[in-house]
Amino acid sequence: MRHRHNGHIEPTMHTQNVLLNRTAELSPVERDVLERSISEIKVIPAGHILVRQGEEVKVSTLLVEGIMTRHVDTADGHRHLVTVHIPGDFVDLHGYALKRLDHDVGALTEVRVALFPHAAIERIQDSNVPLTKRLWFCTLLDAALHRQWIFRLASLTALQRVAHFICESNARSLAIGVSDSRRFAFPLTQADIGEVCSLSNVHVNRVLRQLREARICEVRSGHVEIFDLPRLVSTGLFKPDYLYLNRLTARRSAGEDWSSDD
Amino acid sequence: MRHRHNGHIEPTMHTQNVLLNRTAELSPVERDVLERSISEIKVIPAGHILVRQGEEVKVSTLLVEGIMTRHVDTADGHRHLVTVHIPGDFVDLHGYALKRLDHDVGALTEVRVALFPHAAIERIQDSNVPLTKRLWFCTLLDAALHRQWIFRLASLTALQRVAHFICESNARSLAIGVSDSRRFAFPLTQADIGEVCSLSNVHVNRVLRQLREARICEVRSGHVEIFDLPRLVSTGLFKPDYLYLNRLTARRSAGEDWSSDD
DNA sequence: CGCTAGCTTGATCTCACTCAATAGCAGTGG
DNA sequence: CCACTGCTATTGAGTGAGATCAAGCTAGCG
Repeated sequence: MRHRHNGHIEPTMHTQNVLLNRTAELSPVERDVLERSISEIKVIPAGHILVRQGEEVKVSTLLVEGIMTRHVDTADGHRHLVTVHIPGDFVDLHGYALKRLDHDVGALTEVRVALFPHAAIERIQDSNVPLTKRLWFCTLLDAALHRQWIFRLASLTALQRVAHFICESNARSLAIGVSDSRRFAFPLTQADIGEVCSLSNVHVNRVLRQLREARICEVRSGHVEIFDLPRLVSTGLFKPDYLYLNRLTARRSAGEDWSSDD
Repeated sequence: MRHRHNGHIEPTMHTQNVLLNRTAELSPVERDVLERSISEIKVIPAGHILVRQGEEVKVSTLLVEGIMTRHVDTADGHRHLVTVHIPGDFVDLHGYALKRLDHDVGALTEVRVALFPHAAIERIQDSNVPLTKRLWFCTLLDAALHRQWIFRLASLTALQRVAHFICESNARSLAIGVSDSRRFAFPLTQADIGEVCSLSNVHVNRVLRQLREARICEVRSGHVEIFDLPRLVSTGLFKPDYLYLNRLTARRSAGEDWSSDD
């Protein structure tokens, strides 16, 4: 299907440092409880759809390596992404309470995932209130992301949308230590970006050229190169607050120009 | 500010039949636990902003009567709605785990709300797993709504968006028994609809005219009149699945043309 | 070495926006 | 009672951001 530039992933047990993104906030005990709830580690090829809209789900998926997406299909065969997931994200934890999903879940690149049977999550909920609240929080982050995507589609121009999305991707990559705000992996095609920002691939191309020619950033062959973060942030009207990142870690370097009002 | 056509609301204790929308699914005991978690019932005038973006919140708000909205403010003074809430919605339950909100919460009409201190919700979480799961579910519904709003903005034309939004409003009103799929209260101005569907008020006007002239539906003076639900549903490409409504109650009449694949 | 997926650029078109003007209606005050 | 104000709805004319259509280019891969 898509041929991405990544070597083959081995299904090793090596999830410690990506559990729930903000590992620092988990106690060793909690991390252990989570680890023991994993029923299986799996490698899934790029392009594969893990869950179809409407299907009943009995396990939830933690993304360990690679990029996954969630998207809705339209009548005319088009689709639109509603989220892009990076390692550490609990991709479909909401399936635990919802039972069936209102969208598809797919692997954009080859991915490694850890599966959590809902029975195991149920056990956590029965026995561990703080960890449950932590999981709840994760699903709420998701909703916060969604809201910002609504804002992006509703209120920004094509250029702003793309800049905003790149800022978001950078900030999240930064939070899990795979960006330094100068360069990070970004294995999305221009068509993929179009499906995020609701733009034609042609127009995405033009916008990326604009960003490149303005020496703001460059998106090419699977990664983003940021030349001028402050201008990228201001172009995208990006305020990282909605990511609820730990202020001590990622916030400053993600959107440092935001002298917010608190 | 806005002058809406509604009599004055009295702050009486009368929340039983709107608790969490799907009262039928709550046991009497659960309903009682919830009732006892309410610290205060308040009436709030139309146009009032209850919570500002970034503010720390210590109570969550259940909407008992009226319409509330959640919206993000843009740099240039515009705003965009991310949700419209009807009675029975737990407007900012997510504030319990998030602590601060990434958006404003406001009263569109005069509203009556029941306030739940987070300490009380904490107590529920400590002691009542099924009810906690139920609350969790409510916040996930929210995210499902958001996803559909993303889809609407990304993939539908102006006419389709408005039709879709009207279908959604009808389906949700139906679920709480305030619509019969022919007529329901809808106290949004054309500008408000524009802030939901990301359209100018002028264009909303034209679209509503189209719907009226096609004898599909009429939106006027605070209510919607539906002439032809099947065509409204097909015009808006509306599939009610994402609302996770009880199939026995509201689904059939909300979007009856959907012979879904299960 | 040809195939296919992805990227690039130009030309044209269109949906929805902006600007502008008018009308209706509720409440307010002289 | 009517004039006045402010908000909402309506309709027309001109404009523009981004879509679509079309063609050519590049590079990895079998």
